Amino acid sequence: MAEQQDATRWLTRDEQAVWRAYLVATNMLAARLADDLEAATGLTNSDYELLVQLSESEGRRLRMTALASRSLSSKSRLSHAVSRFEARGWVRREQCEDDRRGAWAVLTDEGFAVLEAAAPLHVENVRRHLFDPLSATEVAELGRICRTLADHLCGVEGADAETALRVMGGPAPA
Amino acid sequence: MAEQQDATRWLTRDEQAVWRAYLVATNMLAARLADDLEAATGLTNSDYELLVQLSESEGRRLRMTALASRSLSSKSRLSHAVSRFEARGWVRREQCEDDRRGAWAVLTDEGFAVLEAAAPLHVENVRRHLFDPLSATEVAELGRICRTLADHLCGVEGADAETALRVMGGPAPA
DNA sequence: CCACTAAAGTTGAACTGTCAACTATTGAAC
DNA sequence: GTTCAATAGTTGACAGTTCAACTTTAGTGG
Repeated sequence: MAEQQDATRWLTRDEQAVWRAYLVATNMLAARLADDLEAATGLTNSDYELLVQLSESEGRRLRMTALASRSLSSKSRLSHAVSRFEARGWVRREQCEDDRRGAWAVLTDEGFAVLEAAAPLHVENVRRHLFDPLSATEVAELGRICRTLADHLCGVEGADAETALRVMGGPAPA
Repeated sequence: MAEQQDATRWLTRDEQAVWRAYLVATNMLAARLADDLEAATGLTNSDYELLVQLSESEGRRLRMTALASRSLSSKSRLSHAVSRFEARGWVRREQCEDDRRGAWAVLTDEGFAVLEAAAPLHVENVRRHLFDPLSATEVAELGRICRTLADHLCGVEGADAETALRVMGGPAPA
């Protein structure tokens, strides 16, 4: 007990360098993609993510809870976001027949068109800033590493494993 | 021009899988670290980052602009954040002598104590969720990949290269 | 059928970050 | 030395997120 304060497994010099590089790279990539997307289309990252999830779902619709978990979002956050989408005419809510507590978030044609217009640009940016700078080997390695990390995070106590697995095993791309 | 709409270099199936895994892993890791840190110490991720940058700087102080760029933050955001820190007694502002427009953000003893208490837990979590699940080879590979990506992002038109490089070459760990 | 717990979703308040406008000071041109 | 653009930093309004409280409906056990 007395040594507990020194039991911390501090990071080595190399580990610190990796951790810093990880933070810088992931933060800059996220910021860059978000800025470009927003500048070109007015969509935020999370807007885009929500529209993608809806567009890939059967009937371009999803229950609120399902959409929330697939987009790693809280119910509250989603509810507010869908309200904003409704105001812009991109999504409409529909009463769920089976479960009268439930609501569908339905992507409108207009919403789909917005996503369709944004997608090429966003994909191009992902390619340019993530895939182009890396060799095929590195891409494969990165994929393996990320899957390992995600699996580990899902398995850890406190994580919402069900949510995360649903995300991982989400619908196949169009 | 007519084919421009098809000139988009869409992602292959494998690339999509890597991209999804990347998003899930990075988002889950960030969320997990932020939640744990906040639950245990009441600090947000960006709170922690600011305190770390101050603690590692000479005299535990930094000019506002320098602190903003090292923490990948805007001046405005930083100004608000420092005001909140001041209210909690963790940081104080000091007038800069050389440049009377300028202000120092100075970490107080109380602020340093907060960071000192939080650091072991946070480092332990970084180790547990990032380093432990990976082999030494994978860690090295991840480091190389992140440095490549960060370098690339710094060199691209539109990026704030100066800011990012300063971050990369930031002060050596204590 | 009744009670009770859980789940689906919404809402409003508080908080954080962003944006544009603003003040004050510096450095440079002339 | 005056003018002017650039830099340092702050501020207030606004937008998105979180949190806790709430309503409504489902399921479950007696």
